[in-house]
Amino acid sequence: MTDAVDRILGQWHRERPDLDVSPMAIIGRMTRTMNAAEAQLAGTFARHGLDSGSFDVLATLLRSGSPYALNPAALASSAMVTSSAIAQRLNKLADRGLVARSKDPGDKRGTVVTLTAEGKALVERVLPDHLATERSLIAGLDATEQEQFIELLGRIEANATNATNA
Amino acid sequence: MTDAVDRILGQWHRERPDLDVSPMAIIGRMTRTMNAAEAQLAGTFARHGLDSGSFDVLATLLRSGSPYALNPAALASSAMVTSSAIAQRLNKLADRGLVARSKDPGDKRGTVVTLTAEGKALVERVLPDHLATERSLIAGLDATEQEQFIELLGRIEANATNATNA
DNA sequence: TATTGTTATACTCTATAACTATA
DNA sequence: TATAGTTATAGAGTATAACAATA
Repeated sequence: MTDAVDRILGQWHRERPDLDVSPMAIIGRMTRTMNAAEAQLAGTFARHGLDSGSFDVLATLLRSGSPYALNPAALASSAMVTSSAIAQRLNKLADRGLVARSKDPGDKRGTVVTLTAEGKALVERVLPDHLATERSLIAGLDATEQEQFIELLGRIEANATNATNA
Repeated sequence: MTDAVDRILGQWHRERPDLDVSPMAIIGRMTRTMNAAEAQLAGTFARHGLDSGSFDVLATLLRSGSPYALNPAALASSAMVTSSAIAQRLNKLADRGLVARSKDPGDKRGTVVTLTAEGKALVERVLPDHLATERSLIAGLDATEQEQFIELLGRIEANATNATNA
């Protein structure tokens, strides 16, 4: 069975038989799989009026536990984006009444971001749907295969993070 | 050994023991791995003055074989973006003299996009570096593991593409 | 002076829709 | 009328840098 990646590899093999393009088989399929998976996840968020960045902030607050309060720096670190990106996500969420900002009593430079009742209710509604979408994506793998997949993924991540080719 | 995803799962387990958040272990790590891998790939392109969209166009033309000529519709289909997105990628590449547009003699509505000598030389310079980066990413997997990984990836992609939860 | 956070600004990438030319 | 392609416009998301308030 051939797919689009196989056809691309075939083209390379014909044009550049001198090159070993086998790494493209993996990286190309990872890219395609992630794109398709992200589209599914985004669809779930959209059905609840959210995007993945907004959901990420709400979910980070929820899983931090009562009183569902974190500062922007913690949210930025968790999301691996700049504090500016978080500030603008928070603006959108605050406009919709899903989070509230208040002064940190301990350090008046600081801000405390809190999940409002409405924001908590929304993220609690989205969460089961989101998990169902994720579950449907990996439904083709049994428990052993999931372990295997995580293990192999971890080795790729290690190489991607160690920046051995930076 | 625990990583950021393990810590997130631990938070969910404490806050919402009623939910099975195990799918996050896979999807979360896939997302993180792809982000890190894409940063590596982007770094290689940037060292040659390119971004991934521009490289994709040049590489698609190169692997199509001599005379390295395709129309915008074929490029859009290969890249899975709109013809408008391709037109703007082509504007940038044409401004730099890496591709040239000409009228299709057979259908004067059509455009033929050709790799210039300069564009061909550039993509031929980038290609080995790009492959080296990809190879370094999967260096932790032997041939059998690479096959396994592709197989498991394929099952996820099938579920993501069949849109069973659209 | 250093730090926390926000905003002002700009950049990249993309899609939708309007438009041109040809079939 | 339909099709190929481009451009005009707008939107999303982000980062860099300037700024305000506090430590």
